[in-house]
Amino acid sequence: MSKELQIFHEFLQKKGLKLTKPREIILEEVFHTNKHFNVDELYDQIRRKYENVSRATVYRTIPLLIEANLIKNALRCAAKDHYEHIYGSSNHFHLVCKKCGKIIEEDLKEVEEVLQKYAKLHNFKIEEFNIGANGYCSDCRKDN
Amino acid sequence: MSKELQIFHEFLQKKGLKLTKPREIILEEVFHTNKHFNVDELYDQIRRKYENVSRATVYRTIPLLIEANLIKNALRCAAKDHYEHIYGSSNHFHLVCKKCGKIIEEDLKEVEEVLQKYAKLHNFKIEEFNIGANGYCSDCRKDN
DNA sequence: GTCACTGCAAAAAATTTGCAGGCGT
DNA sequence: ACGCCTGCAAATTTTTTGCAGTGAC
Repeated sequence: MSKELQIFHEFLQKKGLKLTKPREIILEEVFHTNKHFNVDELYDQIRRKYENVSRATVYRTIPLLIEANLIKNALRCAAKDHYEHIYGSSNHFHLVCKKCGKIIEEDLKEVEEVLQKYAKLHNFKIEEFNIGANGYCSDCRKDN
Repeated sequence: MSKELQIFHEFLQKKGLKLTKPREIILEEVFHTNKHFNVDELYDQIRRKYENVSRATVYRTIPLLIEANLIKNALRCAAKDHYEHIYGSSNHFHLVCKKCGKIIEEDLKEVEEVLQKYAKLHNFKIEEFNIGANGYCSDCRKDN
């Protein structure tokens, strides 16, 4: 029994839920790849090997895996459905206030250098990168 | 005429496209907020002020704004439809290969320190942050 | 045996497309 | 005037839900 399955099993038990075959299959496939995935891709991948896991079950299992802390929304997604306007030059990263939405821009250079340093270690060629943080700006911190 | 509108206008001209009223309205609303948005939110916001911009037009304008480099997919989105499994500890950032999907994990500490340094300058309290890069891993660079 | 879970199909929501007229250049 | 653009409504695609039978505990 893989470590992930163990974690999932425990999580389900704690919530009075059951470890079923479809859930096992889904978990296994999730951990079988290192790529980001969406429901469609995951479903296809499962369908290539097994017959009987429905899309609905995949949709229903994903929130459980998130709650169990086994998967999360992809970090560097091309967030298909969220956008932000580009603000001044692109050589900045953003500190976005969760309360008032204010965006503070700061210089990217130093952060980028660190990133590139690590990329170089792996002979990895960075084409794009994103850096950003959410939290509370000085004004909104007072209110919390 | 705002700077953004100017950029958009130029972009459209260069492509033989036209600056129409709906496109102007959409652009204006995009830059009217600092928050991330999705089509629905943008559409509602427009509808609160104007009568005649259809959802379809919003959907059709967004790719243009992206191509014009005026908006981009949100940095820190909760990518509603992309997931990744959680891999070892979370104190890593990822270098994701665009070709083979391989994920290289690297230590976050140094990057985080830089981020925190800038946050401190603004008395900003970071609650969450994401860092990641796409590009080509050493294996896949050979093929390009 | 109980109650959560499943697949299926239908429903709802989100996105894309075709079309006939309207409008920027 | 030309041809891109628009709104609308229909089509498609994506996600959620209801239900009756099935299976984990």
